[in-house]
Amino acid sequence: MSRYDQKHEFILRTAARIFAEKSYHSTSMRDISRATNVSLAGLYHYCKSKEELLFLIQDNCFGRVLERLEQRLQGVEDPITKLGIFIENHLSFFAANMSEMKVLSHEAESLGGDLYNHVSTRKDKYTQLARQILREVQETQQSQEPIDLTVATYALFGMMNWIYNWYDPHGKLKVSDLASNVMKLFLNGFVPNGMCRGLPIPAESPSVWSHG
Amino acid sequence: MSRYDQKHEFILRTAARIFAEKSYHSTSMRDISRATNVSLAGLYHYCKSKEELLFLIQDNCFGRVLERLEQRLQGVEDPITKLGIFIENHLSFFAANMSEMKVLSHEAESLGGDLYNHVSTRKDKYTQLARQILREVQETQQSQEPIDLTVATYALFGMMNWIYNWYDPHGKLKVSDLASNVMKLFLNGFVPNGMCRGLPIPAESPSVWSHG
DNA sequence: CTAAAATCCGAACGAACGTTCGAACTGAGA
DNA sequence: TCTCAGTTCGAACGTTCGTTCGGATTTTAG
Repeated sequence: MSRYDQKHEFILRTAARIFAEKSYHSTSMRDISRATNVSLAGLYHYCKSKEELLFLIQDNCFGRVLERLEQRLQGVEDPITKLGIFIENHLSFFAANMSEMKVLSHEAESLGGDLYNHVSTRKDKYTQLARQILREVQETQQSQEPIDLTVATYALFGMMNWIYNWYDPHGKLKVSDLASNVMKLFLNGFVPNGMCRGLPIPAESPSVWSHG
Repeated sequence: MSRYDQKHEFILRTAARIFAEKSYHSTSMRDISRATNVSLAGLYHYCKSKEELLFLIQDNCFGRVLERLEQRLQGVEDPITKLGIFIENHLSFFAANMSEMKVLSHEAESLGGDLYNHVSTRKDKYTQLARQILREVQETQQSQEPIDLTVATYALFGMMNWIYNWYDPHGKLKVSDLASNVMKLFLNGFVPNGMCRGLPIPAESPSVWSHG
């Protein structure tokens, strides 16, 4: 790998770290310059704009998750196994690349135009893949009141993508434990022995809540 | 309510809408001025800084969720019922105040200093309350391998707070359906009849993933 | 009507932003 | 040693940012 590519990667990694720390829009090119010890002008030898930095971080990151996932799913038929692989793949990559994945999750709307569309298309495919796996899982079961597939899909992503708000990869809870807990929780619920189906959801007048 | 307070509220609501649309840091006071038809200088008659706007949005919003929750939880003993109330309260408020709640969730780290600490303390209390309810739910059951309480708590918040990324309060899916689906999903899982407990979580070498 | 108080805003401030440019370095091949 | 492409950066550009200030306008109270 050339000297250029090495420095290019180093700048991307550093930028991802700072974007994750203080968000894209409040990070200045001067911040990145300071953290990399590359002069402000020098940065533009390695990228054509600040927005391209964000795009490259998101796109590289997504590409690696997807590539790895496809490898791991090859030849697997059982839907539950597929779901396990999907969850483990997502969470372990997230934990090992917290900054990049936080930037991918949290700065989803910070790109505009074609760059946004490019990442967004990839994200849609990823979402549809998850949804398809969940559909297959659901079809192997027969339930009288199945969970709405859209809710389930986004609830799963919510569970997984929220971890940048609390999870410490170097803490007590290992990634494998995190993944198995999320898998169990999603599949069988917090209280697996389904004793309590009558759910006490009170109806509520929206007028109490909304602004007007 | 005085003329001043009305306009003050109007500015807060408008600011929340724009913060939700294009994020706090890339919203300018000029954007808010344009959207409210209040001159740039005029805005500072109603707030002392842009940061105070963000704080007031977050703090008001949180205060209302908490106040309503405490009312609704009064006298309730059954842990499962408590959990149902908690989830419905959170989701219905979220759906009815999407902008404010998105700002509360997504701009959690955009405040600094005392303002951040103030909101953060409230958030911790809210989290601990959820955790306590989950602990009570868990204690009414006896499971050989209970779900980790921290994972469960943040997974629940992940499910619920992620909705600003996909849920349309005016779409087909009613809030009550959303809430009951989330409740069922969290309690009993995506596949309630617990047939598949042996989870195929493959171990993975971290070195494949991490940057170094 | 008058005066004081509340509300509003045009214009400008200094600071920070993303980006550019031309010149100065550096190291490898001839 | 000389050359030239690749790399680096100080300095500056034009723009936008949050905020302020003095005065104009409107509302309120006596």
